[in-house]
Amino acid sequence: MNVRLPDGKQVAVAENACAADVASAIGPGLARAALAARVNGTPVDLSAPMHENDTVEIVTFDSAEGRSVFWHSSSHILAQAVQELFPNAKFAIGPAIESGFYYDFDVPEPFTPDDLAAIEKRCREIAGRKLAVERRVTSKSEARTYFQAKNEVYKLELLDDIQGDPSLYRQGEWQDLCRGPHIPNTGLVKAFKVLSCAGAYWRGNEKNKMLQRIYAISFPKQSMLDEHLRMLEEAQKRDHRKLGKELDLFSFHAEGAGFPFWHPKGMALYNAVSDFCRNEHVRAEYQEIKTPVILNESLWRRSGHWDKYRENMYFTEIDEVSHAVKPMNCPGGLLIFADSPHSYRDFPVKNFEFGLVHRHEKAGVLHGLFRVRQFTQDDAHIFCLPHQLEDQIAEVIDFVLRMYRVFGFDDFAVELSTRPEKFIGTTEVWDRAEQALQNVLDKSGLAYRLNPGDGAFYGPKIDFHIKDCLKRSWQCGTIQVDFSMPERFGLEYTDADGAKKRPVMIHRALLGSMERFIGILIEHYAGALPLWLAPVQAKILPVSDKYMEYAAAVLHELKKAGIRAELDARSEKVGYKIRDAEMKKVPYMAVVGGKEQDARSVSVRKHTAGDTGAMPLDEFIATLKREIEVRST
RNA sequence: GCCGAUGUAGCUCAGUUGAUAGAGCGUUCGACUUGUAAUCGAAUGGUCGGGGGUUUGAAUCCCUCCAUCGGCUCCA
Repeated sequence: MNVRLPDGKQVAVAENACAADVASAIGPGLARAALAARVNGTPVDLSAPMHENDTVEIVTFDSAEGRSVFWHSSSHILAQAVQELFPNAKFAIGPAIESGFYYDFDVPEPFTPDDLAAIEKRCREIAGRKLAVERRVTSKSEARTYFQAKNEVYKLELLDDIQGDPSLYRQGEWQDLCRGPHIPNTGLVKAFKVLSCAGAYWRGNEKNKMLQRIYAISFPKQSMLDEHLRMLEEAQKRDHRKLGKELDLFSFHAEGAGFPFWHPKGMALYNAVSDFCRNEHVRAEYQEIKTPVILNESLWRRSGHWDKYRENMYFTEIDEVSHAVKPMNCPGGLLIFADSPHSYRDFPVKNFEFGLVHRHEKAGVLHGLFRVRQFTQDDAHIFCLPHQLEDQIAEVIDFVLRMYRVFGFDDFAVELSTRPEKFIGTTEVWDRAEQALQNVLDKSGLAYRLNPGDGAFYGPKIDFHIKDCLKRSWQCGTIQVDFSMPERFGLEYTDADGAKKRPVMIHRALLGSMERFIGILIEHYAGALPLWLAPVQAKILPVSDKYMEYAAAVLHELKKAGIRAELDARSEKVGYKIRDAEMKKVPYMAVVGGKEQDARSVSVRKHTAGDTGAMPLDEFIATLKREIEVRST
């Protein structure tokens, strides 16, 4: 019979051929690399039987799907290893993740580092046994009997949710409930590494029992594992917490967990970002406002925060009256809007605020600048007429993307989050708001993911996520549509017909949290920030003490030109000063000695690029100013 | 908040089975006057995260609190 390949070519195979035979028919290399197959779009095992005219795609480790199959199969090996070493362990779930896989176990005692080492060793042994992996479709009752006999309570629970006949995968003595597909043989896994172990709630619900989750990764070649571990090590060097310390940007102290302290160099970076951000808002016709950090509790009751957000808020007392430290800027912004009457001609009203907010985050979730308890949002509240809503949302989307591009980001994910369990307002109003966001997104052509139930308590939102150096995704920008707050605060305007009407409100932040965004910037550039953002833009390195006077003059000229410059006045060799400046990732170094003094020039060295030769001082300054001006990344 | 791990000098880290706490870098001083990724010498520096306990004796063993790290839950 004939089967079809993705490129349209036909391949002749035997009548009883399986997917593996198709791979062999294409070539021996592919046959060796084959892990699974996709037949007419459905993922299947290599042992799956073929039919006339099937479209067959052979899946290898080179594709995301192939890696997923490989890692999913590896998680079975991990589970088997744990069962062999800990016969009483109960098995929950073990999926592939973006890089690697995990398996959750219910064990009486958490695994120790020694346990993990033993498990890793046993995984390699099981792979080495080259066990065939076999799929068997069974009935629910038979599967239930099997798992009941083993007292696998989690598998029984999973079984209840499965539609149709469940499939089991067996390798040697061990078998697991699984949809598949899987690799044909455990021997394909040549390298195995247990990465970490952590507690994880069954089904992700903190009311459920906490299980032990083992994270691991595997590869078809040892060299690939070595490379992966090297990459991980490199990624850790970009960690903004490490770089923040090395570059003296910010610090954290036990005296205030989750409250960042900005050092002078960090503040220079912070201001470079916020100055730019402020200017862009002015250009986009926003007006800047500033609202108080502490406000009467009654305000927070009116806004709904007291009902829906209290557990994240800090409270304090002033003259025996309860006040709250603001976790969001909107109620303050609403008071400003409501402070004066509005005409329909005024809209849209776009009020921007660098809003300093405090949120009580659980102790275990704090994470450098990415998850703090105090942060500044580049927040704005746009009040508009109902018919302006979609245009305003579209304008904000353009604004966000424009900002991200300037900072050098083009890899981010967009999410549309809908009504959560805790919400204010009516479902009808929510549906309208969700529809507006979705319409604009669909028109924009941006790819986005639906995230049901993850909206803010007052409205649905579009979120923009950027990934950190270890591929963890962090939310930055957000656009939220809100019909409820205007209602609660009795906002109104006079329409053309003289009637009082209710405006619509958009809450939005572009960078999100200045702190988080700066953390992501640091990781994105591995600390070597583009010139316009660099805390120290140029460092002057005199060759000896004899040229200190000229060096000081150069410093003065640079500062006069608005360039953030420093002079290394230590009595050291120039190599030493260069090494130091290179490690601090200073973009430009200006070496000055006798030649430069005589010619009123500097010898320019660029970070990582090395010596680029002498240049008149004026030209050097002009070059830097130009580069800063265009914000080159 | 939950599970696990970690906490030694400003930084990075040693510290064997409990017995007076170490290195490199940094800092300070001195010498050198330096030409593109580390000049030499000396000095300085720690109630071993806090508190409590066991012990003749604790960085080391136990309890507890705090912070940090990896996750879970939650979120910008």
